[in-house]
Parts: sequence; structure tokens; C-alpha cells
Amino acid sequence: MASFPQEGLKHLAETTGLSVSTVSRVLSGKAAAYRISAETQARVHAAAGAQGIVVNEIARGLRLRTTQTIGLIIPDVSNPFFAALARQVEHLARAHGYSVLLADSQESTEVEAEAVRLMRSRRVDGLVVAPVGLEAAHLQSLRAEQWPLVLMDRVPAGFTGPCVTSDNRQGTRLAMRHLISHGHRHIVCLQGLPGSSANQERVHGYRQSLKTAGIAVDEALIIGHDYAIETGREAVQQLFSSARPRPTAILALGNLIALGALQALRTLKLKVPRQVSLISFDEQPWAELIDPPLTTLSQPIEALAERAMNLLFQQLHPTEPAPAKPKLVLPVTLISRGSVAPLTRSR
Amino acid sequence: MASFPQEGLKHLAETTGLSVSTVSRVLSGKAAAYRISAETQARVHAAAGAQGIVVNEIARGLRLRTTQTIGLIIPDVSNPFFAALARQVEHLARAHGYSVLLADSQESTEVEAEAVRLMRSRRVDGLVVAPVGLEAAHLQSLRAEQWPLVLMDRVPAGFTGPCVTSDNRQGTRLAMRHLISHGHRHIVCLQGLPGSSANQERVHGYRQSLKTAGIAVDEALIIGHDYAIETGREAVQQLFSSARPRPTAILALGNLIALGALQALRTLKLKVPRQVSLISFDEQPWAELIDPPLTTLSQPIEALAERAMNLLFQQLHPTEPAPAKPKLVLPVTLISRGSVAPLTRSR
DNA sequence: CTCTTTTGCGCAAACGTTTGCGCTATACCC
DNA sequence: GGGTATAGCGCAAACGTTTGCGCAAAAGAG
Repeated sequence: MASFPQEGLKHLAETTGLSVSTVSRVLSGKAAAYRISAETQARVHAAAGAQGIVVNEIARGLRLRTTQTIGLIIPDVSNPFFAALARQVEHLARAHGYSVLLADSQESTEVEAEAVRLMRSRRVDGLVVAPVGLEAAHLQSLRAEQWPLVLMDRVPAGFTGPCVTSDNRQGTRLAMRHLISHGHRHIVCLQGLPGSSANQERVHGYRQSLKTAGIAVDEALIIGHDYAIETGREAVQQLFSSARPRPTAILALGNLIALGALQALRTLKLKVPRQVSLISFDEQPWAELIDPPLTTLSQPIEALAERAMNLLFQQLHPTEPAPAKPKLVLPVTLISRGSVAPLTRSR
Repeated sequence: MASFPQEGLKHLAETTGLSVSTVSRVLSGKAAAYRISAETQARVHAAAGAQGIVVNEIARGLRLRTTQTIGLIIPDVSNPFFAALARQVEHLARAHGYSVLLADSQESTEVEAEAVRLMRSRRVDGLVVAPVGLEAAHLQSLRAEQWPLVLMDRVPAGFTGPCVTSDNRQGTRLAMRHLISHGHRHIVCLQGLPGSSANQERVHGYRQSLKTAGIAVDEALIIGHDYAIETGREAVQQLFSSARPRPTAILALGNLIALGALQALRTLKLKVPRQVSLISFDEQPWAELIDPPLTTLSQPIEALAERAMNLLFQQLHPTEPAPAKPKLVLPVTLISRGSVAPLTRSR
């Protein structure tokens, strides 16, 4: 497919009357080391400029055992949080001369494992993955084979290796302190993927905060099973239309979940924040424009990606004797807007 | 990097006592065609199952002159419109056995051209690109070399080849009819990238609609220079704080632009829709939750991606004598919410 | 029992690079 | 002018597959 005769070092060698070796050396900047005359270099460059692209990276990859490619696995690229991560990863990769092979795992461990297999067979130089987070085996085996790897956002139990996450406990604690200090006692926790580390830590922070405040944990208030918008909607729908005393606040553990919650609250005709207060994980451009402006927990997306890529590059180009097994945890900040109100007797 | 001894057909051949050829034939499903005995096949499969991944796709790609990879170039993956496109493209690609090499052009023609060069040297089997749309040369040259290619969303002037876009004129006409029927005469057009085709068509629809309604086009009301949130904000800031008679409606040609506009309107303390009506391109989950709920033009994202991929697969696996040069145009729908109000004398 | 056909598999070339080594021609030294 | 050093480049092997062809053994035919 797509083969013009004028391609490859071979053709370049013929048109210049030189050998493939020489052309290769000139084009890969090894001219000096191999004493190629300035005149010959010029000849090659001229011819190379005349043609378009020249070197076949596939053949190069085979010979050099490196593809200058990093694999990126993301649970859902259309989730703006991950989209931003992906963008940053791609930029940093390109800035360092790497291309990005993208896979969307659709929050499925099986798809993710399959993606890992694929990336291995494609011989990516390294992997940065925001895992589903329920299984570590396929990731751990990469490490066992010394395959450069960094995890972002979530890290499954049993994974021992470099990773960078937000400080999820601190995040929820920030949010819970905010809610509790406004008088809230019945706080719903709209969780994401239950077994997944980020979610677990957030839920842990939720429980801990309640305990610290001397509030009993009502397990029925921890609800949800993934990060989808529909799940948030259904959870709120169900929880707020039941007979039990109505909760007065919601902590949504993801931006899509919060959107779903808002949809449900609207159809239930519950006013935010008058009747229900809401805090959402993930800061987004639309957060301040929502009705009411949404109080959010902002994760340092760029920093997450940047630190992750740094950890990866350290593995790709080892200089130091490897700095232990770094687990970076980056702070989350609370952006206070209008979606949280003090609890009043009015209800 | 990342090299375990137990990898590759070679090793598999040694452990089974067979030749590399035989192993290759079994693993690639050519067993029958080469009369490999059932027993031998079983032996290979057993050994292959014991090891993990086996075949080196790089070497395979070199030999077979196909990488089972498609290149995806996107102006900004963090823009939810493109993120959704990217997700869909990735899914479809994988469903057909292809991987996706991702590049984010950052709305820069140079970066895009560089990305194309890269993808060519990486020997992707085909390319699907949402181009910046200002230049066609680097894309057209791909076509000249018969490189399978499809454009999405925008198509630069001078490009002759398969592409699929939204019906941008129809979209703006829908929006303009809506606004004009509500009595609006001074309508701002917050445009995206001026020279880019999607934008041009949208602006064209804007002008046409005004003319049809007998309204003079005020060039000063067509403002903006890209799809960024800041640009939308600044444009509105500037336009609505100047002395001239205040426009009563805004048509934003992108979801981020609309967000910027809303930010600016809020700081200017202009009420939507009482003082300013607003319609935005791109439907998003948050649109209905904005204050006020946003009237939007919904593009058929999944369909765009799906049609584009179909056009690409037709090129990758030609069956028919090639169905001309397909240019697909998909309809846009108006979702009417609360951000448009009838013009009153109140101002 | 010999000759032909079929079965089952391996040999080796090729894909397009990179690179260690070696070869020739010129330059330098005395 | 003979010998050595150096400059400038090409040969060929190797990376890990796939595949046309060929060869040995088994099976079938007579």
C-alpha cells in the first residue's frame, strides 16, 4: 500500500551513487564518526531534501530494537479528565521524540489486558497507563520483564512500581470538611469504580472524615458503580426518591457522575444548593457556569502527566541507578463556588 | 530494553523442536494451507500458550509491509468534541484489528504536517485526520502517493478526496433562523479558526441567513480567531463593553468558545437570555445544566467517526472499483433550551 | 518391489535498516 | 620511493518475520 518508487535509503543510494551504508550514516547524523566527507554529506542531503520522507521506521525499529513509541492506555478518552491527561502525555512524548500509540480500555480490565498484549507485540518502548485498577497482574508482568511503565491516576492493589496519583484522601477530606462545616450530616458519596484505587481512597477519605466528625457511616449512602454519567443520574434518582430521610449533600467522585447527579436533581426538582449541596471531583471549564456554580476538587492534570512522563523517561534513559520505586502523590485543591450552602432548618 | 529470553518465534521453534517457518505458519493460521499436521499444531499452540506474547509485530510489519496501524491526527484532543471523535475512531479501529497512532496538532499546520511526516515514516496503513484546515498540500501529497486517507470535520481548500463533515451551513442556518424568528437582528458570530473550512461554512451560513432575512451584515460582529475558551471570552468582553449598540444574541461556533462567552457575559453582568441570547455549536452533557440551559447545535459525532472509518476501510481493503471521491455531509440538529429568548423592548 | 504421488516440514531469501570491519586510495614522513 | 597513517567509503551480517520452493519420508499404485 502507498508505495512510491522513490522511497527508502536504497533509492537514495542509487540516485546519489553512494552505498546504502553511507546514506544511512549521513541521515542519522553519524557522518562525523564515520568520516564521511563534507561533499558526500551535501550530496546526500540534497537528494534527501528533494524526496520527501525517507527512512522506514519499521525497518529501523527492527534493527535498533526501539520504536520511539510509547503506549498510552486510558479508560475513557472522552472523559475530559482523561482527555486532558492524554493530550499532555502526547505533547510531552512528542517533545522527547516519541510517538503515542493510544488505546481506550473502556473501563474494562480485559480490554486493558488485551491492549497491553498489543503494545508488547508492537514493541512500544514504554507504557503509561491509567489503569482500570481492578487487576495488577498484566501490569506487574510487564514490570517483571523490565518493560518501562508508569501508572497514572489509579494503581491496582499488588502493583509495585512507579506511579503518580492525586492525593485522593486529602481531596475527599477537603470536601467533607467543607460540607460538614456547613452543617451537613447526611452526605451521599457517589462513587466511581468500587474496586479501583482512586475510588477506594476517596471513599476511605469519606468514611474517615465522617468518623472524625463523629458521624455514623450509613453504607446506603455510598452508591454507584462506575464513572458514567448515567450511573450518577440513576443513583441520585433512586436515593432521593426513596422514603428515607433525605440526604442534604452529595460528594460526586468524578465530573461525569456530578453531571448525572445534577440531571437527576433537576428532574426531581431539588434545588442546589438550597435543598442539596454538591461537590464534585475534577475541575472543568463549565463548572463555574453550571447552575449553581459548582464547587469542585481540582486535580493537577498537567502535573500528573508531566511527573508520569518524567518517571517514564527515567526508565527509558537510565542515568542514576534508578531512584527506588517512586510513588508520587500530588495535592488536590478545593475550588469553592456556589453549590454548597449551610444547612438550614427550612427543610 | 524489556527483553526476556523467551520471546519470538525463534525461541518457540527451539522449545518445540520445530522450525521457525512451521511455527510462523501455525500461529498465523496458515497451517491448513501448508499441511501442518494436527499434532504439530497442537504442540505449537501449547508452547505458545505457555509463553506470553510471541510475535514481533515490527518484524512482521517489515516483512508484510503493513503495520495494522492507523494514524489519527486531531487539532486538540482535550476539546470534548474531538475527544469523542478520537474515542470512536479508536474503538472502530480496534474492532477491525488496527491500532491507533495519535497525534495532537495543537491547531498548528506545521505540527500537523510534521505529524504526517512521522506517520508516513512509521508506515501507518492509513490516516484519519481532523485537519487544521488551512493547508492542503501535505494531505494532498499523501493522496498523490495513494496513501489511504480520510478527513473529518474540516476539509482544507484544494483537497480532493474522501472526507466527512457536518452540514455546517445548515447548522448555522438552523441557529440563525431560530434567533431571527425570536426577533434578533444584531447577532454576534463568535467564529473559530477563520480560514478553516468548517468555520468558513458556518460563517457563510451566518451571512446567508442574515441576507435572507434582509439584515445587513455587520463585519464587526464576526469576531474571534480560534476555538479556544479564552478567545471566546475576550471577544465578548471586548464587543460588549464597547460603546456601539449592544448585540442581542450570540452564535458561538464551538463549545469552548461558548464557555468563554458565558464567562465574559457573567463578568459583564449581562443576563442570558434576558439581555443576550446564545446558541452554541456542539452538544455536551453540561449544556442542559448550564445557567441557563444552553441551546446547542448537535453534531453527529459517532456517525462522523463511523462514516470516516468506513471510507478508510474501503481504501484499505478495496473491493469495489472505488466509489468515486466521497464527500459525506451529515446533518446537524438544533437542541432548543433556555438560552434564547424573544427580543423585548426592555433593553 | 519399484515408481509415483502425497504429506509434512525445513531452507533460505527478502523486507529496509544499522554498524563492525575491511579495503583502497591518497597523504604524510623520512 | 618505500613504508605507514589516515581518510572515505562499501561489504555483509543481523534484527524477526513470511513464504516459495524443495526435499525426505510415507503412502499408494501397479
